[in-house]
Amino acid sequence: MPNLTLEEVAKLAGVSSATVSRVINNYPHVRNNVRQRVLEVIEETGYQPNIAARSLASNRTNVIGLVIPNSVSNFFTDPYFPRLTEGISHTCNENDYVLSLFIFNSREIERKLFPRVTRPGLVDGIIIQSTGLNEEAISYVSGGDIPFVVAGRPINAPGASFVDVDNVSGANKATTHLIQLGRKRIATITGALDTSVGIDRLQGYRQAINNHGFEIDEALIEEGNFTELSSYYATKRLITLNPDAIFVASDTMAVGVMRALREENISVPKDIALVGFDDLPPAINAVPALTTVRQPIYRFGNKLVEALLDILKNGPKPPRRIIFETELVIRESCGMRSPVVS
Amino acid sequence: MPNLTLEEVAKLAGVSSATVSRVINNYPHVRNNVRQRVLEVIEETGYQPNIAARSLASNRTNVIGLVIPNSVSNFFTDPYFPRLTEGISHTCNENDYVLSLFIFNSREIERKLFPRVTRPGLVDGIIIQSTGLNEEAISYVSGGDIPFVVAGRPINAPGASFVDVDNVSGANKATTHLIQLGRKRIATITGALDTSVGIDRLQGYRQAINNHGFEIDEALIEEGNFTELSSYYATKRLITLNPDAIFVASDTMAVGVMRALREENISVPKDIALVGFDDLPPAINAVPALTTVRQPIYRFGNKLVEALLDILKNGPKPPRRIIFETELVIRESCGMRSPVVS
DNA sequence: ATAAGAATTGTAAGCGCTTTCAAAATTTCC
DNA sequence: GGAAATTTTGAAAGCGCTTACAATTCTTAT
Repeated sequence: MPNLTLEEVAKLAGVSSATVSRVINNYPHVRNNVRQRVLEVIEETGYQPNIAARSLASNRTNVIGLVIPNSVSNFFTDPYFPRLTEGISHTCNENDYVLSLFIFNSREIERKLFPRVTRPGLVDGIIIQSTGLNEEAISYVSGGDIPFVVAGRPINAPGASFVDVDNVSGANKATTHLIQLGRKRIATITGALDTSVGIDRLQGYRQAINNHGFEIDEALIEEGNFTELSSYYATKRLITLNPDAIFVASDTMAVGVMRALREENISVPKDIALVGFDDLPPAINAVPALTTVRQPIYRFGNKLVEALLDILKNGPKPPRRIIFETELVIRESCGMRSPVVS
Repeated sequence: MPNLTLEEVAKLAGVSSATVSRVINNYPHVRNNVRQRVLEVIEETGYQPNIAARSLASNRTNVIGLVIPNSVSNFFTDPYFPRLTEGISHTCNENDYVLSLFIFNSREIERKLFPRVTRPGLVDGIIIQSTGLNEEAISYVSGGDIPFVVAGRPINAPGASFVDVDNVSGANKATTHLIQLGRKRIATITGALDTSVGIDRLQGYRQAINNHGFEIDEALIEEGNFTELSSYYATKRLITLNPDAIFVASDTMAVGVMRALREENISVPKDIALVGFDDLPPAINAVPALTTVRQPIYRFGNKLVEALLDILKNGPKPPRRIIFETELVIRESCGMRSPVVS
């Protein structure tokens, strides 16, 4: 069966193509028996509307673009992103939108290809991952007239809509927990400090220590970059300072910490208590199981899409700012519960 | 600056819209100074062609769809897929194609949404992940007239083009290596046995053992499903049988094996030698580092796109069958080299 | 110079839909 | 029963591009 056109379906149903269009798009003002007749023809013929033609005529594509700037180097290595993508994709599906993926692996490719993302007739709106400091990628869209939402609070994009989690409070919870367990020399391994996530989680750490009347020992703050390797080396450096606890800014990095500690025969949580951030499989499957700060990644993805669709419908003003709360998940690595295994 | 149209650009450049179209699409037969003039106007005005209009007129969308059927349950948990996606996305970028992602999280959603993927004017071709046995998802496209390539050898789709790695030979290499190291009771934890990957890797294991004149002990074959948890439990069952080596059908599962063994205080590789499959970060970062079979996942992604573009250009016949070789990467977990750390 | 041939450009007909506007059919109300 | 109000339908004009095909301009060879 060849691809029919609206016209042909209309002819078969004995109506005009306008009516068929109305039926397909669920418009009111079509008599019931007419609607039925048209639906039957569509059913019989397996007619599928041409998406390009629809986009051209209606000036909507029903496509959402997910843009990952080149500076997001851990998109393919951190399990955070698959989970996020899952949430995004699912919500797109539910709302009959198609998700297009624009991943820029290098600055040159980004420079060259970004303008194409905003070509008319390609996507209705964009979800763009926040990157940090200058947010170069966001600058490509923030001037234009294509609606967008940022995943994570952008550092340098005042009027932008975004979805984020309360990283400060999350990190605060984690650190406070370690303090309450009586740990005295609490170190932290930060995320990349040119990102809002990295900055906020460090701030939460500082806040917790200050709030409890302790001094911050800057030597106990090691900068990581969200990769497993960065925290591995950071840990090797840290252990010379005899910390008795570490708050790590992501679960992925916590795995690196554990590896380093295991190599040095330092016991978790006996010698060093550990708290991570994210609550992803690496945390749950670690030995000992990782105490961590849970953020609702999947719902984060949902919300990104919902916020964007809201903007598509009701305009970009005022900017949407959605912030999720976090939750401390206590497992074994903080020493509150004893490990179930030797 | 509002979005111009071809017509307006043409007027500004003092030519017809056909000429502008030719310039944009790099057609020959445009005088050099005319081409220059048009390019200048485009540069000045920031004109971007409307993609929907182009698709409608040219009957090509320059979009490739990546379809993940609902039965691929580990898309969001196995680091294999991000790597694959990276290869696919990159090659799309290079060829000026846009990548759209269709992830079906449930059978109902798949049933409902799959027909939409094949709507005319949406994508030019499809990459679809092989799932196993009945390959229900593939059946949706194999009848139609939309070109597609399968990622992984499909079990029940005779004429289909696909890209795969030689899993049989890879598993054979892994197992043979264990045999050559003198291991006698070599167990295996398989992938899901309703997938070609799972089946092939098991077959490679059998082949290796047979080729060396040993008997296969069916009790030493445990079925997993590519998840970390499945291999964790499989290992718990296996250790009662005192194996001295395990070939695990994926690195992700190897992590589960290691966790189980650590809990039981069984030493790798002293007590049990371990070889995985994939060569992904979990393998490299494990303690001890995992010996594994490397497959070129990123290039696998490249090739999927290239094969599809080839089909788009030259037609689907004959079916493309591309099979990558694998490579054994020897690290510490097989006991050939001593671990670098205690 | 001039005709034939080649290269370049323009004209205009779609591509398959949505959507406005007006016409036709139906319902409502007195 | 008929005018008015309302609902339903159709005609037709685009949406912004590509692409035959025809028309024009430029080369080249005589």
